[in-house]
Amino acid sequence: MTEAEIAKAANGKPGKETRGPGRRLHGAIAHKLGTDILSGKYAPGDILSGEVAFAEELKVSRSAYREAIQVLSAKGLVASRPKAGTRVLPRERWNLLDPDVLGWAFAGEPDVEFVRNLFELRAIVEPAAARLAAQRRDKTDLKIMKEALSAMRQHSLTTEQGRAADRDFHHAILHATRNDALMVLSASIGAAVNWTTQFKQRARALPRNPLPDHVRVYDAIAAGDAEAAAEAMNVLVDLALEDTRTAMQNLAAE
Amino acid sequence: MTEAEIAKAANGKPGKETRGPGRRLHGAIAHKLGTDILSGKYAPGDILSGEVAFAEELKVSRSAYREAIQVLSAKGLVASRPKAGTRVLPRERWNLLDPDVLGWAFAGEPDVEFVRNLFELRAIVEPAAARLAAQRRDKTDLKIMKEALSAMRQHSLTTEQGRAADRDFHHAILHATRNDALMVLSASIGAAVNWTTQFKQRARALPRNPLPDHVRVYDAIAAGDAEAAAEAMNVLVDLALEDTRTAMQNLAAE
DNA sequence: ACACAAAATATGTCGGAGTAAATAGGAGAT
DNA sequence: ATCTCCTATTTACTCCGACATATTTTGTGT
Repeated sequence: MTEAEIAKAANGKPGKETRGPGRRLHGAIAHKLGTDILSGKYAPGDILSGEVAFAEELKVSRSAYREAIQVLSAKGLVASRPKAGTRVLPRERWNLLDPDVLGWAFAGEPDVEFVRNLFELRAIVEPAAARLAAQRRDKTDLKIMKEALSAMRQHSLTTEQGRAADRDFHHAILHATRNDALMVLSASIGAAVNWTTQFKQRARALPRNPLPDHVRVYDAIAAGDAEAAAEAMNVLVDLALEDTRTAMQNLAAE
Repeated sequence: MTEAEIAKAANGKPGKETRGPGRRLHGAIAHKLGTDILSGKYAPGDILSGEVAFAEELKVSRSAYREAIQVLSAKGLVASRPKAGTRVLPRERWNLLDPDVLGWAFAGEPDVEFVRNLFELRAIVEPAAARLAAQRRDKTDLKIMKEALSAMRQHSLTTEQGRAADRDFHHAILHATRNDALMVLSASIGAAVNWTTQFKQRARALPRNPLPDHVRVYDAIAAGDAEAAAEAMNVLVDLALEDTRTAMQNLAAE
């Protein structure tokens, strides 16, 4: 996001975007700084220019700039101390699973290694979640999953609607675990899945039809077969990982 | 935290606490509001008093109050809109794995159900992490684990030093996975473990000596035996969960 | 070379004024 | 009486300028 766009966000920008961190001015600043940090423009240990200087550079008031810094600080990206300035924290302090931070990470060209890590997390969490979901799901959960599946049948994963249905399906599984701590991982996993499908598309490595795998997971959960659900999800995640790996190689070969 | 304490944070409070959200004024406000929200004093859907009114009530400026709200907003606890006010978001929007949010959750009497959920997440993540750690650890990782184990041998889990050593051990395992996404879960799991040991102590259900279980995990990781490491960690987590369950029952029986 | 004190500087806090946005309420038309 | 549109109010959002506070740096003295 350029400085001009930030200044524009201050005025009434009739852009079509309905939500996101770009609506309010301090949110736009946080978005810009967040993406700059995640993209490596500001590296850990770097010290940002002083409040007055940076705020003036961005053509915003010091108040708005400070509120943006508070947001970044709340997500562990930066820390400020009097006289010492505001410095970018080491990467291990970043709340990488924060939805906004993930969004900033995927705003630019995401680090391939980080995507691999997210997939590894997914491969750990989702089969276990499917196991719990098979034990705890109720009719409403199954209904939502069924609707998501039929939506996936209608729209391809190349469309935003299709990807949304995919996210809905996985979210429904996590919801069925009745575990808040697991559910918050939905955003992380959803982001990884969403980006990956777009990625594979760009790499012209159209993925195999993932629907049958999803149906197998659904059937096991609906039947209440915990082990079968975990195993089916395992297969699904492994295949997705494999597809992503080959897509990455294709893209690297260009 | 009372209003007086917030006002005190504005002046030079020579308190011994070296870090934490209580040092700066807006951090103290965020801490107060955060704990109040996590404790249920403000329920999801509730609308906070207006900026001017609430800031005056807390005897702080609107700037400081607003910066605190930005922090809470960044963690998904609240959302503000002109005319509508600032309202507490539904619980599923909260970033429950955020270190600060976890701290606020454990500041009061934590929800038993939430603790159970954190343990469930731990039971999923840690064995898998131990498996990866056994494959990827290097000498430095093993050295840190060994030091943490000897520290656990010296200090009991009833001391803060002992609990710190326990946290260090588990953190070292997650670090050895070389997976950023897994590492950020360290804070969550560490918080749960830390609180649980204190909890069991309060319930006068002194836990069995956890050291042998930890040693078994270490041996398997040092040997590079992935499956044995996962299995040993499985045992460790299961035993901890069992201890916690009985401790909770003891406390509920009072 | 070291210890302590003073100055410099950046963040932190404050109070007030004005702007923009969303809801509530009323005027008008159907 | 119901609905639509407009107006008005309320609230958060932004900006500004000033002062306070904390930390680093510099300087001074021993």
